[in-house]
Amino acid sequence: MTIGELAKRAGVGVETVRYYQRRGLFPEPPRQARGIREYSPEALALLRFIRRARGLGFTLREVERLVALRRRGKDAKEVAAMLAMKADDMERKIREMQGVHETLIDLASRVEQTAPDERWGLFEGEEGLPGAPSLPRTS
Amino acid sequence: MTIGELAKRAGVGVETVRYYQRRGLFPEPPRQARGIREYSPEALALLRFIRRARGLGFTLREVERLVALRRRGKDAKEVAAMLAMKADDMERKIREMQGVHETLIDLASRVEQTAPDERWGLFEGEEGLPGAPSLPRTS
DNA sequence: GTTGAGCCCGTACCGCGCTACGGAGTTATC
DNA sequence: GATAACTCCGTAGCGCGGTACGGGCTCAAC
Repeated sequence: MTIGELAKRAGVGVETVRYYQRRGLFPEPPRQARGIREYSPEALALLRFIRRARGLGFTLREVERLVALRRRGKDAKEVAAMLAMKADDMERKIREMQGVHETLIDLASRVEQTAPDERWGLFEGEEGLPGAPSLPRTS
Repeated sequence: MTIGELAKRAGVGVETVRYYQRRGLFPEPPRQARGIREYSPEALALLRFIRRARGLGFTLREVERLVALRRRGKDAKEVAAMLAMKADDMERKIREMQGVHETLIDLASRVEQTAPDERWGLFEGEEGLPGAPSLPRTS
């Protein structure tokens, strides 16, 4: 399999594969003639695994860890722990967002029923602030 | 008020204020002697408003819009609409994350009860994938 | 008189995960 | 034999929201 085929089958871009390789996340495969990378079906499985882990919210740094665990079998406990930790993270974030969500709904309903003079006074809580913990990435 | 005082009172760094100014999000105030910026209490209120909006999940680009609406009073409808849209965004993201959360919990419980050979086969769903919509920012 | 704090400015850098660019080589198609 | 499609490589750029750096000025305290 060439890099193009691999990428297409895994649903990523060629550049992404090369990027993962540079990061050391994904091993450099053997080369065919003319230096062309030759990928095995196992490489495809690994790449899909990586994308799956990304989809579950793991950062590339964490994925590296998972890949290492995967490579040397065993260690179900560590994997389970990583999954559980990520689940906890996600739960925290979900709760935070639920709080902000409520505030948004509340403000939206009140902003139209408030006199223009006082309108901006509504924005005086402190939901989500200060900076660090609850301004993680707006995206 | 100097920039240092302003920043401290709003709970941000001096560099952040300068940054907002450069972005045009926050107006350049008049200067005192020696080119020192002189901020009014209104400037402080505006800065707090900006941080509040950030805390509610608005991007700086969106905050610019809100600031413009705030400046020329009126337009409660538009503000309400922005709040409602942001609430919807957040609801979507919350739901996505709840799905991923469930999957994580599920995997965590199963990974330890699966034989090493089949363990990695558990990671073959497609939660969160493909790439674009549900790999937004891992952070 | 020198230390320190605070201000000024422009520019560079961070983390994250890609994505794109430019130039060069090879192979298959017309 | 030229056009397109693929590969190779290294390096640069994007979007987001800041954060830091280095050099220079002024002012008050000691």
